[in-house]
Amino acid sequence: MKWDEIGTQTCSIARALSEVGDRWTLLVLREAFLRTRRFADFVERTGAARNLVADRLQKLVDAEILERRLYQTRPPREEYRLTEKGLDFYPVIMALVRWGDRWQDDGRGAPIEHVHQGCGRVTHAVPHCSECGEPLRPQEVRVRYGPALRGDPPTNRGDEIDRLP
Amino acid sequence: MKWDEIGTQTCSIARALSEVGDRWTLLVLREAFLRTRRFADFVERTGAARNLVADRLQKLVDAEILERRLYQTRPPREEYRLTEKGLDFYPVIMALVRWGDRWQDDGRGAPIEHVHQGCGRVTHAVPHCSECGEPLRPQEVRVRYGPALRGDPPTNRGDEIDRLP
DNA sequence: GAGAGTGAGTTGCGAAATGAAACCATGTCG
DNA sequence: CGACATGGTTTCATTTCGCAACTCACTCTC
Repeated sequence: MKWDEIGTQTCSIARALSEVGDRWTLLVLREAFLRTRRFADFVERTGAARNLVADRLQKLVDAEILERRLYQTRPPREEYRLTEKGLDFYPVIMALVRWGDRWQDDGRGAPIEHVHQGCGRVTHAVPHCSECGEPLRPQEVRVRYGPALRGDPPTNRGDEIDRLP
Repeated sequence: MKWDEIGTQTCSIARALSEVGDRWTLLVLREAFLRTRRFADFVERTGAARNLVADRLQKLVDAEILERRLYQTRPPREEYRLTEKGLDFYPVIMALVRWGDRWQDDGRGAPIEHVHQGCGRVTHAVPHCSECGEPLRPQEVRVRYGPALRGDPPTNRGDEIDRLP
């Protein structure tokens, strides 16, 4: 299967990845959340080649994750800003940061700290249940095939289907 | 910059992506969380080519995100299971699922539903502040350079540094 | 014990994507 | 006018992908 057919899988992750699942795309999005907005800054701070940055920015604009906005008229200059859809990607970024901080720490501590304005402390994101508000642990979540998949639930070989390690 | 130098960036996301930032790697991880454990199932359900699945599984094992475990001796068969590090990637997966469900819905509803055993309801993950427990909104989080970056904080061109759209 | 079957990969090769550097277009400033 | 600055394209050698075919170890059936 080619990558551009991935979005046709009946899977939320596959469809999400078809828009943002590219290596450089995710780095570009990281920068967007760090308030980077201009082409040259994206190039410099992601470390990607100019043509790739141009391509990825365009794709993100097409996907309505970023929007190009004029911020001065003389000379005309545009910047890339997160749309609502883009802003809503925040949980993924925060989750990645948290995982990187925990498991790829080089001993010097976190490169970036997030300060929650609400309580004033250095924070990281913890996933909570949208319904009861309790923290979500993978072992406490069971998977069920939803409306879009009823009828052809894929099955695994082997028997121990529904238990994580 | 080539992709395999990305992990040297002083950035949690870059380092995280150097291990899991590949398109297929993320789909393989999705399957791991859906309790897929065997080579043939990974191939079938991700839709990736066999050699790529073999390569990505090996890299995930090297990164100690999955481990290969013997589950029967005659014939010798091994399965891939999430390690603690792998399990800790759960928030990223849940965040991706949530984003995909919200923004790439094709009108048929979510392909997969997650049922929280704690409260019995269909849930999705909401990021909360690790310190005060309140939901985290990107606009309420300020970024600060941490221990590993003090001294050379990168700056953006333009002035409006610390505000999201 | 010959032959088929199964699971888990490896190999080979044409097509596509990437990385680096050079080039271009537009507009401002002195 | 010519020098900068910004924001890209173009070109082209190098990598990586995607697919099919092949291998290898083992078991099961006849």
